[in-house]
Amino acid sequence: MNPANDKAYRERVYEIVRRIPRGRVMTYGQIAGILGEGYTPRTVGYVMHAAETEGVPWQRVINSQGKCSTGRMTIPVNLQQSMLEQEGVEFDARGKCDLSKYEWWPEGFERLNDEQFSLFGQE
DNA sequence: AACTTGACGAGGG
DNA sequence: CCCCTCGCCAAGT
Repeated sequence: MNPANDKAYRERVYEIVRRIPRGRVMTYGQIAGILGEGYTPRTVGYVMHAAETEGVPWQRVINSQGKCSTGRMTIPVNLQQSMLEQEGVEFDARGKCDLSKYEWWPEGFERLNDEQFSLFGQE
C-alpha cells in the first residue's frame, strides 16, 4: 500500500496535529515516533503538504531544531513563523524557538498502538 | 527504471 | 553552533 495515498494513514497524523494547543508546537519526528510503525519524519512531512486544506493547524508542526522549514515550498517561512508568533511562540533572530518551552506532548501517548489510537480521538 | 529532491533527523567533526 | 553525511521514503522527471 502507498501510505501517502491512504486516507487513514494521513488521518492519524492530522488527528494528533489537531490536538496541539494554541501557542505550542510538535516536531515531525516526534509525531512519527508516536505513530510508530510505517511512519518516519519524512513521510509525516509529506503528509503535511495537504494539511492546509484538511483544516488542521499545520503551522504548529516544525522541525526538530525549532525552526520552520516551509521556505523551499509554496509556503513562505515567514508566514508560518508569524502565525506562531501571533499565538505567542517566540523566535530568535535566526528563526529558532525554544522547544523545551513550546514543544507539546499529548499526555499519556508517548507511543500509540492501534488500541490507544482509537481512544485518542475521543476527548 | 534511474536519479534527484524534499515541510526530516541523528551523529560526527 | 555550523556543515556534512547518511538513513529514510515518497514524488516528480
